Amino acid sequence: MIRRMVTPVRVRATRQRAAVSDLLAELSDFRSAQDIHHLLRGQGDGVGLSTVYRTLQTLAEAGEVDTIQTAEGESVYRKCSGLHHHHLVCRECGHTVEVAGPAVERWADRTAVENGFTDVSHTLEIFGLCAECRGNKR
Amino acid sequence: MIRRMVTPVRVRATRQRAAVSDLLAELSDFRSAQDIHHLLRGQGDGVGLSTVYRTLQTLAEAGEVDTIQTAEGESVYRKCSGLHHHHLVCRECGHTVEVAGPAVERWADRTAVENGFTDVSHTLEIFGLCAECRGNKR
DNA sequence: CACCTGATGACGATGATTGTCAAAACGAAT
DNA sequence: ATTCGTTTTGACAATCATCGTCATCAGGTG
Repeated sequence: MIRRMVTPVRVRATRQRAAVSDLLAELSDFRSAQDIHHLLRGQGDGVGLSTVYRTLQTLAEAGEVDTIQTAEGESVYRKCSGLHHHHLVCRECGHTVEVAGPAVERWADRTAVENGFTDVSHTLEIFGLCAECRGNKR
Repeated sequence: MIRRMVTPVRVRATRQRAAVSDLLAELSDFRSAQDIHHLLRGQGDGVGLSTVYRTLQTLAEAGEVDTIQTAEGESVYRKCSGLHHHHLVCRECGHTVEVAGPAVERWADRTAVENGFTDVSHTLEIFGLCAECRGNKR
């Protein structure tokens, strides 16, 4: 028996993945998986919660989205530029600004190496109150 | 009727708090609340899990211990120096080194201010493989 | 069109963390 | 040492985000 030629499909394009990806493209702030699930449901594009989690995880692994954890330990996601960068996040409204700090990267790597560490990575996020939110509190 | 003079007690000294605090003093790595609970139980100082959580939370708020979250979202605690510093943590064994980066602090604050943010704070942790763990993998 | 396989989603399971509340322990004053 | 108001404790239930399961669905390719 002759076996069919197998061309493994890497990632399949589905309505659900497109919906999640499109929604992320419109948002500029970090959102939780549950947020995204509700937003999608709200706009009629029903997507299962499991699927939202899986999709976000896949996108994060592929480097398509960045993920950080809130102070409460909830994971939040955001579509970002592919370059290495960090985030300046408003504690109040979630407004996010990408920031780059080449000097910091170098410092982190150097510090790790000096202490005998290899395979170095780091997390750096800055939190604060954005100008708008401060205004609203006046 | 004359009311007793009330001298509000701030924090009460208990066997449980001492046990958690003493254990943390002996450890040099970040440990989860559940870890600590098991360790205490193992050495005979039974302390309820709820109490361990509450105590760690209290200590963290008081600045007595530092807390960070693992990649899996679990909170881990460690007794640290009071000074502001960051951590270089081994992904494999949890071995931790305190590191200070005054330049990084300044950079973070400056960046935030330049973007109109106030009440700035930041998180910065470096992860890697320590020399010993790398040796074991050879 | 048919088939293979990855993808979906409803639902149950997990696991860390928090809430509840009666009972126990502190500590200040007696 | 005893009393008494308050704080703590701890067993247990309740939450809540996230993951696992698995029968069913649907891209994509031949």
